[in-house]
Amino acid sequence: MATTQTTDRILDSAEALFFTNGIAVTGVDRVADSAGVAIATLYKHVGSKEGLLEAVLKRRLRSWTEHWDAAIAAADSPTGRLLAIFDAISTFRASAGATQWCCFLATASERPQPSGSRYDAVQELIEQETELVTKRLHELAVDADLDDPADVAARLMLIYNGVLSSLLRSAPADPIALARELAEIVVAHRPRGVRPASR
Amino acid sequence: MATTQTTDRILDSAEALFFTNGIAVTGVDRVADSAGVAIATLYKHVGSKEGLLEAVLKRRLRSWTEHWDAAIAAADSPTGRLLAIFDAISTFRASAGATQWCCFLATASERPQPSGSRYDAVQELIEQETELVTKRLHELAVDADLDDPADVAARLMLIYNGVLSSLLRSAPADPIALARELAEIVVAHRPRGVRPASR
DNA sequence: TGGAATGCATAACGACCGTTCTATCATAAC
DNA sequence: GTTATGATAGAACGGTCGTTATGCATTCCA
Repeated sequence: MATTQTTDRILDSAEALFFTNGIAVTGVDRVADSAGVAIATLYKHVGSKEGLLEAVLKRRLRSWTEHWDAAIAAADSPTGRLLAIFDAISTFRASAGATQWCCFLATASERPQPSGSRYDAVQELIEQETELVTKRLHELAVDADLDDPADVAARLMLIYNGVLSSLLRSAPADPIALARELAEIVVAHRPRGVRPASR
Repeated sequence: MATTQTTDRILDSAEALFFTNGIAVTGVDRVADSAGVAIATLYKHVGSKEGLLEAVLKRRLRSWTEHWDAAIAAADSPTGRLLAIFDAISTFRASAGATQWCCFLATASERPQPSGSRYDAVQELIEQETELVTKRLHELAVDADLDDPADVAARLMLIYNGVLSSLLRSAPADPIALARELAEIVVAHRPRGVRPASR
C-alpha cells in the first residue's frame, strides 16, 4: 500500500529496538522482522542502516518539537511556557513510540566522537536537537522577562539533561516532577532586577 | 613483567576506546593494539570482552569513589561535604584516564534492558554505582541536618545526572560550575524547619 | 641448567552483520 | 490482458568480530 505507512512501520520498529537494545547490537534483519517487512523492502525505503538511523532521528526530532509546541501552547503564563518543556517530556513519553531514554543522547553516546573531517548527517541531527533546545529555552526565558535569561536557559538545559539520564538510570524516582520543582526554584530566583548572590 | 601493569595498560586502552567510540563498535583487537599487547595476552588477563568491560567498570567505580572521598575530606562544612560531589567530578575528569562521559551511563545506554532472567555482572556494576551515589548523597544530606534529606538527595542526583549528560552534549557550557550553583540553591532552600511551599 | 611463567605474532574458526541479487507474487492501471 | 509497481523470501557476498590454538622468545625462580 502507501509507501509512507511501510516506512513508518520500519521506523517504529527501528526506534524501539535501537533504543532499548542499542544501535550497534541491533541487526537490520531484526528490525525488518519486527516490522514484518522484507530486508530488501527496508533497504528500498531507507537506503542503509545509517539512513535508517537518520530517518528515525529526524522523525523523532519533529515529533519532539511538536509535543513541546503543544505544551507551550497549553501554558497560560510566560513562566509556564518556559517550564512547559518538562510537561512535554511527560506527554512525549506517554505517546506511542517514545522510548525510555533520549534517542539523541543514546546515539551520541554510542557513536565515535565527531571527527569533523567528513560530513555526518546523524551527528548533524544530534547537534540540531541540542541547538533547538538551547535556543528555545533562551527565547522563552527572554519572553518571561527574567534576569540573565541565558543563565536561566543554561540551568534549565542542565535540568533537562538530568531528567533524561535519570530516566535511563531509573534514579532518582519520578525525575520529571522533581525537575519541574527544581526549575520553578530556578525561575523564582531570577526575577528581573534581582542579581543573584553568587557569581 | 608484573601482571598488574599489563592489566592496567589493557584497561586504560579499553576505557579510552570504549567510551570515546562506543563499546560495541570497538573490537578486542583494537584494544589490544592500543595497549601494545597481543590478543592472547588480553584474553589471558580478562577472559573475554565482557570480562574486559566488567574490569574497566569495576576499576572506574573504585577510582570514582576515591576521588569523591578525597573531595569530601577536603570540604570543611557539612554543606560543603554534600556539595563535594561536584568538585569530585572536576578532579576526576582532570585525572588521567577519565573520559568525557560517564562510563556507567554509556554502558547502560548501549546495553539491552536488564532482562532479569540471568545474572549480569556488568548490569550489577551499573546499579551499584547508582545505589552508591544515591545512598551517599542521602547520608551527606542527613549529616548536613537538612530538612527532608531524601528529597535533597534526589534533587542532587538529578543535577548530578544532568552534569554527566551535559558533558556528552557539550551543552550547556561548563555544566559542573552550573551544577554547583544549582545545588547551592537547592541546599539553601532546605534548612531544617523550613517546609517548602510546593508539595 | 632447566622448567615455569609471561608475552608476542599469526592464523584459523564459526558466527553474525550490512548489503546486494535473483526470482516470485500480488495488485492496480493502461 | 499486459505491464508496471511494490512487496516477498531466500540465498549469497565480503567483511568484521569474538574466541581459541599454535609456536616462538623472554625472563625469573628453583
